[in-house]
Amino acid sequence: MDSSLGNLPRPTEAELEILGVLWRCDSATVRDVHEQLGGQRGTGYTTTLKLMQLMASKGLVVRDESQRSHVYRAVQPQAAAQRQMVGRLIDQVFAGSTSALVQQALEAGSVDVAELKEIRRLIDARCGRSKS
Amino acid sequence: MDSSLGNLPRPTEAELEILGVLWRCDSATVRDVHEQLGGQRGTGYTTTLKLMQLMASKGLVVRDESQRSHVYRAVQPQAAAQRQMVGRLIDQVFAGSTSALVQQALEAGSVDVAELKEIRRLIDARCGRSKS
DNA sequence: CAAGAAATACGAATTTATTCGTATGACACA
DNA sequence: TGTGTCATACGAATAAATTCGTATTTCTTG
Repeated sequence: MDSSLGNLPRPTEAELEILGVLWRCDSATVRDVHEQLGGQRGTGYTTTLKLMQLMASKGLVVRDESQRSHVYRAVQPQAAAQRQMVGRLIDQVFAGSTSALVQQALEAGSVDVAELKEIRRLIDARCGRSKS
Repeated sequence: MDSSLGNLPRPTEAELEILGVLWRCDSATVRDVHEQLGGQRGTGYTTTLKLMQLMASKGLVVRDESQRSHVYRAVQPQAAAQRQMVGRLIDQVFAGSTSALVQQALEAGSVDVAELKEIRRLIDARCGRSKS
């Protein structure tokens, strides 16, 4: 049990799917998570269980064991985890350039106009909007 | 040898460091790569060699074997690989929301004003700048 | 040509991630 | 209370990523 309060390890791909459910639901049992992952994941119940047990031992989640079905919760808030992961990508893949990231993000998928406006709003909120 | 032209596998972390060098240098020998990685990676020469050989068998790189020191080159251009990876992050971690990605990217590290302006320029180039 | 330097090939150990089967304990209720 | 259901615990198999050592080949140059 690595319960040092320090830095959490980077979630793996499978762990990320589980965290996705926990973030949406705030807290959930293994059964809840497994069912919400549904067919998305072609794996058995005990696989989800084992994964969540490992996540607990890594410190990615905590669980309340007072009930027969343990209730799990993500330790790191979604935004913090997202921030960490996108920061990692910026460093490792974009050599520290946030604008390069944004550029490729815009080209990666189809971004609709509402999204673009929202992004612009975020920029303006940082920039102080008057200057060209 | 998986030389099907189809989709390339996602580069691992160690592979990404090597690709970083290959993208900067266009092409390079194992020795070149190993030295440019320098102390950043505390590993031996044959580790870098093996990694690059595996990358070749996966199709991530090609090599010219006409010289004694083989010359390697990334198959996928940097921008394409970046696009793929940021797209993946948007799907897996940001539930498809590009603006959520940008928001966390802005908060992840310190982004200087020049970067912000560059990002705004990218948005405007997509948006058609007049509308609020 | 012989010896050393340098490059590739490749087997193998280690670690991590993922998966599942089985054992065992809890609970409900007919 | 006996039985079926559902939960956790946990050992173990498999696959992938990373690392290195050693063997073999190739080049250089004295």
